[in-house]
Amino acid sequence: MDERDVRLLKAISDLGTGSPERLHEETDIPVSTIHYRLNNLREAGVITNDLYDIDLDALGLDVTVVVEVLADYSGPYDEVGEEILGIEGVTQCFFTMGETDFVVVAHLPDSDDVERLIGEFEAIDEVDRTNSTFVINELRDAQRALQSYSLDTLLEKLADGDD
Amino acid sequence: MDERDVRLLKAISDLGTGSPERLHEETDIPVSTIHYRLNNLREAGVITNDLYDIDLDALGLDVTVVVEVLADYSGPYDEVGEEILGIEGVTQCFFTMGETDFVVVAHLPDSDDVERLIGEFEAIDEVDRTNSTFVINELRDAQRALQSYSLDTLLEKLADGDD
DNA sequence: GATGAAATGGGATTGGG
DNA sequence: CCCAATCCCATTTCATC
Repeated sequence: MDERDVRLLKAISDLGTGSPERLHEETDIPVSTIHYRLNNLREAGVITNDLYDIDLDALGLDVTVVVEVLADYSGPYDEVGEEILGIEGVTQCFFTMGETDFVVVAHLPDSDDVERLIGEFEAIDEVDRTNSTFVINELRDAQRALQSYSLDTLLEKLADGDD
Repeated sequence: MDERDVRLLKAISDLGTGSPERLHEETDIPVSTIHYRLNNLREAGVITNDLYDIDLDALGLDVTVVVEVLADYSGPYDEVGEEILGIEGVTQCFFTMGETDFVVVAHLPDSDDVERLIGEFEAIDEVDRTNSTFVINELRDAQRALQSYSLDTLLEKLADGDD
């Protein structure tokens, strides 16, 4: 895992494409080298399929934290939401009902980084309190959510015989 | 959104590929029809990019719930974990430290379905209690987590100048 | 190991029925 | 909606650095 690998994976995430040509445009890495690198990343288990799902564990973002955020906002919630989304490592953010205002999932490079994360949360004016939970094991990640449903259920719930 | 659309999206999720040919093998839908359908789904905003990220909201799985699960397990936690993963709609499952044992994120077709979900949780022997939170708005979903990081941070944290 | 050039073949894409 | 023709681009190979 060197600089070029990281650039490549970041470009895939940013562009939302796996096209070697487009990745070349973005990264200036020669097309044949992109092939070469991608093959290695596949063998290393970092990239898992045609859709370039990235295994964050294998990548090195192997610390996962769930953070409940309690905020006191006078304006619209999106403003606080925007600030939260600006924090590095925040991979998901839910605005929720009930006592907690936001539930956040973050993927971090190491446990030391949790400190930085929480610090950034608390630095937001509207944030009153946070409540962090370490994840011991991510039994299922969010990739391709439809897998959790049987075809029958999906058909029953989503198909309406018309487009 | 009819049966074929659903089959197609399910096949994409299951196979982890967007290749029209492989999707044809799986679904028996003619290759050119797959194109036709995929284009429509793109225009409808259900499919968003080359990597076939699916917008669950646009699809109709527009109810999101975060469930904390407290369990009392004598055996290994994976056994309870497996049972949880078997429940339809569970898109993420974290085994966590602290009071709560599992944090689950589920995407459901409607709010009525929450009842079914919670019921299935409580039907698991080892599950003592659940604590559900409705999501009002999913400010960021989990797709392509690297986007949340700047290139600089990723390079600093993950690149080690060597493969 | 990385990269450029060059060839190929497979499959994505499109237009017409 | 789908067949069949088209064409593009991903992929591979090989030589060179």
